[in-house]
Amino acid sequence: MVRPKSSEKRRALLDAATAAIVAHGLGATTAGIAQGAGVATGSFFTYFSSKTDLLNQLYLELKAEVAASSMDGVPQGAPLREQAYHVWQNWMAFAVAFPEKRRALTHLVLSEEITPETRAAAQEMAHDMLHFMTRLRDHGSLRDAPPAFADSVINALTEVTMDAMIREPQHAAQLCELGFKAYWRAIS
Amino acid sequence: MVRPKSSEKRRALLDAATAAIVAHGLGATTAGIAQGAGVATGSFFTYFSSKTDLLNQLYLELKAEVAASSMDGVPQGAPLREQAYHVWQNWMAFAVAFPEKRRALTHLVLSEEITPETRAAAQEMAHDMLHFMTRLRDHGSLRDAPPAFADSVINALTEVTMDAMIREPQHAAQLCELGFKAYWRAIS
Amino acid sequence: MVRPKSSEKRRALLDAATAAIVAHGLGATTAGIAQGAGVATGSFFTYFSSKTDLLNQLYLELKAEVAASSMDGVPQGAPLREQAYHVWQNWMAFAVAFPEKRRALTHLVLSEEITPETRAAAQEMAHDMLHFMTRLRDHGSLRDAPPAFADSVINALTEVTMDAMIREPQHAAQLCELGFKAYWRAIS
Amino acid sequence: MVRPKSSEKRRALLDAATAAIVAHGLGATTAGIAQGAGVATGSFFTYFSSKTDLLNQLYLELKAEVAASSMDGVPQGAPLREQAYHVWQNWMAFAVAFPEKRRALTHLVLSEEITPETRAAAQEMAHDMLHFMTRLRDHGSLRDAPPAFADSVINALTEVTMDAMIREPQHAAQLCELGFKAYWRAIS
DNA sequence: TATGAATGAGGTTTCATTCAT
DNA sequence: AATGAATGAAACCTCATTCAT
Repeated sequence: MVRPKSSEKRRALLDAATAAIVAHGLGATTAGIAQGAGVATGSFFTYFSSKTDLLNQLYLELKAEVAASSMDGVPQGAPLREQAYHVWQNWMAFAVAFPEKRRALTHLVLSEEITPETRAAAQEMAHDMLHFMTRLRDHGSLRDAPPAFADSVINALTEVTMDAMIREPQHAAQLCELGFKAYWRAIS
Repeated sequence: MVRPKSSEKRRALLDAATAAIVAHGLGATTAGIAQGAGVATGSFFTYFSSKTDLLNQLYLELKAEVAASSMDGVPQGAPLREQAYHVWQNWMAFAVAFPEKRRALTHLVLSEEITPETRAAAQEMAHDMLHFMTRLRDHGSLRDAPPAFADSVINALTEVTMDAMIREPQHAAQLCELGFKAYWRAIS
Repeated sequence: MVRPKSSEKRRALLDAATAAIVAHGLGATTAGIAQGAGVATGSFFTYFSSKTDLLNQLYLELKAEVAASSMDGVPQGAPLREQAYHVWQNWMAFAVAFPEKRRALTHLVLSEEITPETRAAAQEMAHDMLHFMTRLRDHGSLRDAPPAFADSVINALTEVTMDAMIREPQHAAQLCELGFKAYWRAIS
Repeated sequence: MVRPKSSEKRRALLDAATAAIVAHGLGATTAGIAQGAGVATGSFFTYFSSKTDLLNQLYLELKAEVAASSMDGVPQGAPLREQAYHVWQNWMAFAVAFPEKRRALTHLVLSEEITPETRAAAQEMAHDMLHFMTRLRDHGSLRDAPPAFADSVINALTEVTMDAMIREPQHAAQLCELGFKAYWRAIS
């Protein structure tokens, strides 16, 4: 009948929001985001009911994207270390390919505007990854640590390596390697 | 030297800002901070030239505080691992004693309002700690990694352990121990 | 004549506008009215050139409806009081049957959006009723009052009685009677 | 110490709001009202927490003012009709002196923004007037009518006469007289 | 110096109206 | 003709900063 709500514009808005958050933090303005997406200020609100809504949806999307890409092509039968290395490389590839998405997520994670419901939904979407993490944890010396602790150790080393790879792209390969080794030692 | 001996109100404002940032992120209002400090809104600006100024000074203060407390009473002659464990415990003690300060710092680190100059000055104030870190790094398998990478690995594991200890105070002692071991393995 | 035979949608929009004005005052939105009428937002503007236009047309319609129904079946030859009572009952019946229309009119009458032209046209449509009013007025003690004053005295008592009947339907008959008596005394 | 919240400005805002409502209905803008009062847009909100708040306070004020002025100097011992005429004249004097206040009230009364609490408070403030009304009602043929009906009959005739007096100031005295007579007949 | 009212730019959101389909 | 997404001008309200007292 008429122009349907173009998912292209939704995408553009989400992408523009990512860029705006990287540039201006969570203070990024709805007008700025709309402009970045090439739409009118009012159109922001035909795709998202409020700025908070956009923030929550973006958070969810980014989390889902990270989770999905991380489990891509993991060799199921292989030794655990090899599987872990594969996941690690997936993470690093994502980080290098979409540095902005990671930066934006860093802000979103800290925001009081992200609801507990959204956070829970994000957990849910990362189901496979979390399952893999559990196996990893149960295999090493963090076996007896509180699960959340082991998870965040893993996560922290990942983040740190990603940051370093983005900061010094010329050493990316070496950092990927070094990072994984430190990571494997830490959780072994 | 540097700061004029800060009046009581300056202190109150800095403390109130810490609390406000934890509660509302960097969107905390100057009026709210002033109220939290028990002073008039206008007085904020007799102690800080702008909100950005307050943010920068707070960042500097918190960084300095962390650095100073971390090197407190380190047994200079002892084996490196023992010294490292001492530093580790200092960190954990600080984190447990002042969880708000850490939370506030997390926000400040991400802010575009913190100038490069401020960040450089913070580095400067952490001189001793950085020197110790260098020794630590050069001793293990991160010897050949870019210095910034090693530092952030160390930092990340520290942060993660602090978080866990604050989240689950009943396991604080165990987590402190487990965290240090993972950390030591990672950088060895 | 005048209006082209109004389509079903025009009717629906007018009715939905009546309901929306009762619910939200003149701030009722065009989109809301369209939704209430079961048509698309854009369709509003194929039937009315603007919101102001709709408001004016609705005003005219409601005024006309009141006027028409009031003169329905008046016994021409009967004594004046009897005729007046008949009119009075017509009014009351209308008010009880369509309370929303009266409420909406209350808002419209006050609106700056209703043009003098529209108001004049409404007068015109109420020709018969006004004529009857004139006879009534000239018969009693308001004979020498400015015509507009007498009219509004009559109108005010009518309105007030309608309101009361709607507010307390269980006393409708008594109120209709009492109201008419007060009214007749006032203009006698 | 400092500039106290000047009640002069509050007054100016309330008065400007009255004028703005007469001119533009309840759609009058906060910026417009502020400008009319000669203050900055932001200052509106140091005196009223929201537009709705202003509307409610204005409603209350105007109602109180009407009520107070109406009972001014009523000859307590005199015959009821004489007392009633005195009240009547007070009303008319108020209406002629402050036509804008009446017009604004007409809008406010219809607004969905005026809370039941505010309406109740207004009733409370009009205590003396309501008591007098009760006596009046109990004296005539509306004795057995629902109280709200009698009140609104009285109110309606008052309003109508006020309107006429404002519309045709040259006949003010005659209209005041005629109106009272119609009124007295209606409630007798 | 301390106070808090005053200021007005700017942020989020609404909504009458237009226009692509 | 019908649809509803697109538009952008306001509207309401917030807040860093200034300034009268």
